[in-house]
Amino acid sequence: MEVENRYKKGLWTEEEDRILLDYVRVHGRGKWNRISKMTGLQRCGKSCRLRWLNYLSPTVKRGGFSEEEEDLIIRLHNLLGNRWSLIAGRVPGRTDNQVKNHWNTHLCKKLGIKNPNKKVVGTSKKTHSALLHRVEDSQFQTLSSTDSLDSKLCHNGDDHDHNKFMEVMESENLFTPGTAVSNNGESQWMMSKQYFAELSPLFQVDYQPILESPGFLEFLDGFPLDLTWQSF
DNA sequence: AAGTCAATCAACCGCCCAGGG
DNA sequence: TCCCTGGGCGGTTGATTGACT
Repeated sequence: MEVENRYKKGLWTEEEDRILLDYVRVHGRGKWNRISKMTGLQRCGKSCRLRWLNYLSPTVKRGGFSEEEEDLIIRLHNLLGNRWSLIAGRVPGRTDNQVKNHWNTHLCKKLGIKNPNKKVVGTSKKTHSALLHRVEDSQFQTLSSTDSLDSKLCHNGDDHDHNKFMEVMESENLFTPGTAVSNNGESQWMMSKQYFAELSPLFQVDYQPILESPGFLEFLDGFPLDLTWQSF
């Protein structure tokens, strides 16, 4: 209780900003919980971190969103759902908080989404794995159309994983026709892999490199705006 | 000018995870 | 193995601001 009352809440003052900036200049980022002890700033570590990341950091871009930024956010949101930090990672200078706020206040209205606060599939822990694989699919979409399905499956060059993957896919009958969701020739594959990902934790991937990989934005350009995660 | 309401967005909350002791 | 701490995330809140009456 005493700890809770020790820290100030609410908007930051210029003086508080100056203290935090000075601290980061001298000690660098991190160890946010030490700031109140070392500087006397009556703010908890979390508050300091957030203030730095969302406002004081020189990499943060202020001002309104451009049309290009909005377009990118919409496409990324279609693909990733409410994964704000990931989306923000692809929008230079913007924080997850900025992107989230802009989505909820402007873009939802623009797109005619009535309940912006409704949780979307892909946000929950349960579907996290599935989301990973949907992003991972993007890598395959950038391959030429002549590539065989087999070579796409063997994406990481690991035959063992590939064999396990094929085993599960076949045993779960995940190649069943009739699950296509768009005219895109690759959509059958996307669906299948999504189902697979729901069922198996076999293929844990770090998707940040995928988001940063060459060709990802090009893939995004070809991703239908109306094809959302929820529609699967 | 004063009051009301809605929009905006900075900040907080609660939860989770990873790493270290 | 357990606990603690730091850091990160998405959802939510609430103070501020501006439009409207």
